[in-house]
Amino acid sequence: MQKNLILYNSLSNKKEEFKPIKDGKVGIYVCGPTVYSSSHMGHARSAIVFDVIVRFLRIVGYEVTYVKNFTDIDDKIINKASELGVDSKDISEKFKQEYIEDMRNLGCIDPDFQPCVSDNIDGIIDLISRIISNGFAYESNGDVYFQIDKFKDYGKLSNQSTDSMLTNHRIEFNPNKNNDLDFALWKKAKDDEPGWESPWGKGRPGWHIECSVMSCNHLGKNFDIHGGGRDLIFPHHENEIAQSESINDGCFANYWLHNGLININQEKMSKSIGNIINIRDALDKWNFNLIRIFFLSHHYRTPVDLSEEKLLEVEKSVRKIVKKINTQGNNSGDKGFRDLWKEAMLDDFNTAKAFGIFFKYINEGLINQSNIKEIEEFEFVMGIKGWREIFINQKENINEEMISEIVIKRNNARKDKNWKLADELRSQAESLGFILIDNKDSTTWEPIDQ
RNA sequence: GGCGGUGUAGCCAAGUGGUAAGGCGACGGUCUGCAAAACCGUUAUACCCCGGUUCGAAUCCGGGCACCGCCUCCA
Repeated sequence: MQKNLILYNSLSNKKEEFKPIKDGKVGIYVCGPTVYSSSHMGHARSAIVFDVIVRFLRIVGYEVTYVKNFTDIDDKIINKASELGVDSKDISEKFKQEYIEDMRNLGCIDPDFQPCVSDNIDGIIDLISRIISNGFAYESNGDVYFQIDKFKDYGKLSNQSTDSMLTNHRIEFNPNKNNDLDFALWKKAKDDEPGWESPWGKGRPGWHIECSVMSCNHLGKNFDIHGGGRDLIFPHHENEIAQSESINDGCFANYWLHNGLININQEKMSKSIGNIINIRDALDKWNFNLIRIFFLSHHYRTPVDLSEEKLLEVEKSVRKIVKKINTQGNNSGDKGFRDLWKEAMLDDFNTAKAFGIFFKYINEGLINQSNIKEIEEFEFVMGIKGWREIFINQKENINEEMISEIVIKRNNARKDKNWKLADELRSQAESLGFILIDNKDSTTWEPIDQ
């Protein structure tokens, strides 16, 4: 069946056939977090999406190098540190470790490389120097700016013309800049700020430059896929392109993939609204498999509305499907499943369609324990693990003696056809948090779903 | 204002030229003393609106409308 991989390239705004630079190999760079606070569900979605993309690329035979950076030097980190009166390194280190843990708890495979800005200062200084000597940047009062009017392709990713950008009133006037749209490659450090010595004095890298350096370090100056959230298209990715291509003869990443953002109860998730959901809080409440299935039931490019209700829906449908897989017999397996879901994935990583196919095949009894290998392959790509056992072993913390007492009493009442008492005992059980199930010749019980 | 995206059943969501996947919910039935679960069945002549192309369009083209995002830090 092996069809070609098609993906939507933000650079052309079209679906394109994927052609790797080197046969059988894929280099992918995904923008990681700025580590100044706990990571949230937006990070989770992006991480899960690219995790599945990498897993899928591997399973169809590509040798993938997956790089995700940490931006551990940034104004927000510095501000947070000074607010708390601690070293900015303490902040970045703490949240970096948290992020790594969160990602693992979400079932994401570690990227092959997770470089930090602070380990790449020399490379950054070197790159900036080369951009300056190529005539695309200038030093001004200890800052270094990229001169966007020197780069004729500026705006090609976000489809913005520089003229229209200049009419934007939100750009702040900065006397050090030649042009309001120029952006910082290097920022002069104030006395109390962390900084590194450079040809332009003590300072720190601007945002954007680190990704140009670190992607090139691990993947080369021209690599296959660059990913990140939609919100990074401008200015971050636009500026990365400008920096990198200004010294690399117009070559950088070939395909740009952007995942959609999330809303919470129909509202944008943002600090000002105060509706940010941290990954840790979500994981306290929901099994990571449910979170993954929720996100993967949507196409990665569309915005997603996250709510308690939606997660509950996922839980219900998963509960049913799990029961089916675990109880259904050994029907003859249907080999169509593997080809169908992979075909869906080959078309711009359509996980939503793949899950639709998965549910359908299970519901129709076409895959079950006898096709466990096929199920496991699907599970591996989607990164869902142990989800078939989520709903087992929930019987702890329940007083079994009390329950069997109620069951015995009720069964006696039923024998006497005392339905009123039997019903009372049933509601008594329910108020204690479990439900009685009358089978042919026995009564069992289960905890009531929360 | 510029750029991009989205608009498919009560809700969520696939579907980019061949006659509407899947999930949740709802309804009817089987089973049950009653339930629960399970199973069977029903649930969009129809894809924001108006034109056009085509034998044929949710899918392509033109024109509207609505919502959202980005354009300042953001996954």
